Amino acid sequence: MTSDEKLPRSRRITHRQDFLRIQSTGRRCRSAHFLLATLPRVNAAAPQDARHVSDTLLPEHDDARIGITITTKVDKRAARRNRLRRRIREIFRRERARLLSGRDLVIIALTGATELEFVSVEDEVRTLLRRARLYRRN
RNA sequence: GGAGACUGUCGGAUAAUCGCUGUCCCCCACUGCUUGCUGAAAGCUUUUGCGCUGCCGCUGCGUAAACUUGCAGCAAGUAGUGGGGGAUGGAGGAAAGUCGGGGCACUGUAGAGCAAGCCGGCUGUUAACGGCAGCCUGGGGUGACCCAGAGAAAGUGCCACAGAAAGCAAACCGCCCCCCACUACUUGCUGAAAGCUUACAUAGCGCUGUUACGAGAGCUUCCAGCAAGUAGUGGGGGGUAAGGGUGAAACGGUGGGGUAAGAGCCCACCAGCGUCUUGGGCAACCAAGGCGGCUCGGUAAACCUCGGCUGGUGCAAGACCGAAUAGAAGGCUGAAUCCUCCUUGCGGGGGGUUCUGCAGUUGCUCGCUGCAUUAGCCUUCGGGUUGCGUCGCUUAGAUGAAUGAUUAUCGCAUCUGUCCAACAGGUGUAACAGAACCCUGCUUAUAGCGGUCUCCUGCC
RNA sequence: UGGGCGGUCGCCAAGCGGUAAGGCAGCGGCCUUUGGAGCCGCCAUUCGGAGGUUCGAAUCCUCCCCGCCCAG
Repeated sequence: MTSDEKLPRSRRITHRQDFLRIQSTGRRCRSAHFLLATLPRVNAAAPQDARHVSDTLLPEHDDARIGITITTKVDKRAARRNRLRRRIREIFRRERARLLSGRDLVIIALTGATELEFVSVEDEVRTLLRRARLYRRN
C-alpha cells in the first residue's frame, strides 16, 4: 500500500514562507467560496531564496502538499473554522492519489464557506482541482 | 389544564472502515556525539625506548611507539529526524467573554506613609474573592419567591423647570394685634335751619283779639362739630408658621383644648428619632419599659468619612542552548571627620560615620541599593541574530496548531398508518460551541429530561 | 494569548447629570426662463444593546454586541 490515503505532516505545508510564496507566485483559481493557489515544487530551482527551507525542511517524497488558510474574517467562531479545515483536509486526503505529484496547493476559504455542507464543499473543491488541471492524465 | 417561582442533572451508547495526533516499545535508514579497535598520515612540547656514542652523566639532533593531534573505516552506546509495526491516551459545560480571586515566574528596593484602585448588613465557608450557604433589615409581588444593603445629626457640592420657599432658616402673599391718617355707617351730645303740633285742665307768656302772628316747648327731617363703636383703604411697628394652582421631594398625622391670630404651646392616640435599662441572639438585630427633645429632605453607582484588601508585570512571564555582530557619541565620578597599617616624614592603602553628587523603583515623600575612580556606571544612536531550538508544559497538549468522513444497531425527537397503547415505516441525530500555563468563581450562549413549591380554573 | 482605545443623523463630529450644538449631504420653498450660487425652513421613534443608581442618564455603574490598535 504505497499510494495510500495517509496525510502526515510531510504532506502538509507548515511554513508561513511557503504559504506566501505559493500565494504570490502560483497559479490562482477561484470559485464561490474558495481560492486555490498552486505552484510546482522545484527543490533546486531557487537555492538563494530557499536556503533555510530546502536544506532541512523539504521532504524526500514527491507527493502533492496542501495548506489551508481560514482567517477569522471568514468566521469568527473557531469551531466552524476547524470543521471546515478538517473537511477540506479530508477531501484532499481522498483525492491526493489521483492528483499530479510535485505540486503545492494552498486553499483559502472565503466568506460564507463555513455555512456549507460537506457535500457542497466536496463538489466545489473537486471542481477547482479539475479547473486547475491538477488531475493525472489517465 | 393553564400561568409562574426555585432547583438538580445531562450534553447520546455500542461496533466497524479510512485518516490525524501525544507518550512508550521494537525494526530500518540517515545525521550528530562518546568509547573501543583497525588503517594510513603528521608532530617531538611532555613520557618511554632506540640510534648518533666503548662505558657513565648531561645537552643536542634524528627516529619509533601502547605518546599527542586531526582524518577514514568498523563495532557498541546515546540523542535527534524520517518511515514501518505494536500498545495506550486524545476537548467542554460552558473549553467562550477575559470580569473577579489564587497558584506559578520574573522584577537588584517586594519597607513605611500619602496618593490611586477595588470591596461594603451579620456569621460561617474557602488558599483567596466581588463567589456560595444560613440569617437580619428595608422594598416589590395575591403567592411560591425576588431585589437592595456602612455613614447624609463630620464637612463640601448639586437639586434644572415650576414654585413664596429646594435646606441655615428666614424672606414674600396671607392671618392677627397696636398706632397714625383718610373715608363710610351707626349711636349719643351740642348748635343752627326748616316743617308740623301747641289739645284738655288751670292761678298760667307777649301782642292782637275775627282769623292769625311772634316767643317758648314737643316731634320730625337735614346740615355742621365733638365723642364712641364698626367696616374699609393706606402707612408704620409687632406676633404667626395653620393656609399658599407648584414639584420627584415642602419643616410629623388625626382629634380636642388653647389663642388677638396661631403654633407640640398643651393633652390623647399614632408614626418616627435619640438615649438608657432589662431580656433574647456569636453577631447584624429583635422585644418590652423608661426618659428626652418636640420631628431632623434627597443624592455617597458626586466629592468625601469609616473599616477592609491590593507592590508591579504577566507563560509573548522566565531559564537554557545554538547562531551572529561593529561599534560610535554624550554625561557622571566630591567634601569633612575618625580608626588602623606601611613610612623618619611627605605620602599611600584599608575600614567606618556624616553630608553631597549621579543612577535605580509606580505617581510623590522618606527610606533603601549601587557607584564616587582610571576603570566603572548611565543615557542616546547604530549594528547583528531570530532556529518546524530545548525546558517551563501538564495521566489532552500543539506551535500553520491533533477529533474529520462514512456505515450499522440501539436510544431520543418528530411525522404517517382513524383516537390511546403496542407495532411497522419515513425523516433527523442536533444546538451553543474547540483546550494553548494551571486551578477556582462569575457572566453570557444553547438542546433536552426531571424534582419541589405557588396562584388561577374545571371535575370527583 | 495578553494589553489598550472607541461606538452620537447617510458622512465628519461637539456635548459628559437638567432633556442632543455645528458642518457636509438630502428634502421643501423663495429667487431665476432653467440650472448653479445665495436666502429661509425641515431632518436623531433618543446617543451600539439590555439592566441598574437617580426626581431625571448620551453622560454614572454592571453585563453583553461590534469595530480598531499594540505586543512574537
